[in-house]
Amino acid sequence: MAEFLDEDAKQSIDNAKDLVVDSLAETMDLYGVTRSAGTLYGTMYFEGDMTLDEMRDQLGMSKPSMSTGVKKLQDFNVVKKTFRKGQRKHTYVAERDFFRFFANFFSYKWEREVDMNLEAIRTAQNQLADIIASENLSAEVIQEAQETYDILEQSKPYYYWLQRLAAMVKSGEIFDIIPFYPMNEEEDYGTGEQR
Amino acid sequence: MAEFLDEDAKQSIDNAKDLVVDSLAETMDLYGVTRSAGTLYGTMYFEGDMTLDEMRDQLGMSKPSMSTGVKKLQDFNVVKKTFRKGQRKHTYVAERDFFRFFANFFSYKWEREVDMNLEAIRTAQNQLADIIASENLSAEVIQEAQETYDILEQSKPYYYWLQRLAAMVKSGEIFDIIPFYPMNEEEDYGTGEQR
DNA sequence: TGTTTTGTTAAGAAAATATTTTACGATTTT
DNA sequence: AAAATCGTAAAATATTTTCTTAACAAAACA
Repeated sequence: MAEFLDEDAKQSIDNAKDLVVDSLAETMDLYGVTRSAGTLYGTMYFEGDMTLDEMRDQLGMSKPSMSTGVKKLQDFNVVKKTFRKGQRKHTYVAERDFFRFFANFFSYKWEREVDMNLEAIRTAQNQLADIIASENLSAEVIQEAQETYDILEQSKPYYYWLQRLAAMVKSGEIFDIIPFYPMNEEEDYGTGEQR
Repeated sequence: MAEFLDEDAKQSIDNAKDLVVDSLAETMDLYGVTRSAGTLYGTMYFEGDMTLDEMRDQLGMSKPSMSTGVKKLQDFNVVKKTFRKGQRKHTYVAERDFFRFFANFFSYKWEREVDMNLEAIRTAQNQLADIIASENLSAEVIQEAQETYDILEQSKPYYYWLQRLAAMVKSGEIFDIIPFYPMNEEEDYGTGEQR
């Protein structure tokens, strides 16, 4: 009888975990990470180091899916390869500290945003500058080119700002400025180091 | 001949815009917004107020697509309905200030993340607490429940932190702390108000 | 070095998502 | 009040993405 209760309890624990795993997956879905990659992350979050085969068993999916899923998670630095003693299979571990998850994930995305858009703006502005400098064009057309050029120019401060934010988040400096716990006048949690 | 040059230039201007629109769309894709919604936003960014029909003409897509696209963008507060004098059709305008775009977009997402996950954690912890409190269960099972409970408990500070960050971003307070332009010792750009 | 095992690539199948067409209800104009 | 126009829902279609099966390449072991 006791074994039966134990089994029930184990199922209930798994159910509780699944609830959170699903929620984590939905969260990541919110940020453009596929649900299955999110589920994989959530599973690794609870299980700790895992091999691809263990993931496959746990999630009931194919091994290539696990491989690509892990790769995707590695791309934005929330999963890392680990070494398990005398283990032939590779093992992987998920970032368990959500502060670091946040820092890795968003600094990666924001850096990409900045690079991508500044590059597009640079190219577009060059094209527009040619038009603006050109003779033999109607004032109307030149004005439109100039207006477009200016709109792009005005957006630059945002990207420079985002660049600095990304750097502060990546380095952990943001956690000095906005500490883990609300600050009192008396106390000061900022330490300069990342958790 | 001059008209021909003008036409060329106009095309070149459109091409320059498209370059940036595509980049904006790719950026939004990065954050889980579909490419077509991103393209729609980018188009509105350059064009200003638009009706659904104007969007349809500009993008060569169906009207219902525009309708759902606009709705999606409204969901995270980067497009708003506007009123154009004596205009029967509804008009919509995209948020042109990227600082505000950032603030609206991420505060929305982060708030959702916090609410969703704290709710899941609450439910899961209740379930686990029942097991921990229960008699007639093996020490092993109770310990696993306790460990899971603790993992969840430890994640809470992150969500509280994210909640505060979201509030600071939403209110614009973040721009006092991390100003639009890098700060010198002499100068202080923080004003307490949102741009 | 040959054998086994592991991780990844490629191609095809399945599922999910986006898009359009059609139809309807609501609002505005005449 | 009737007619026209607009926005959105529902259903059907098309497209994209995801996932799996099967084959391959690389690494570890004997």
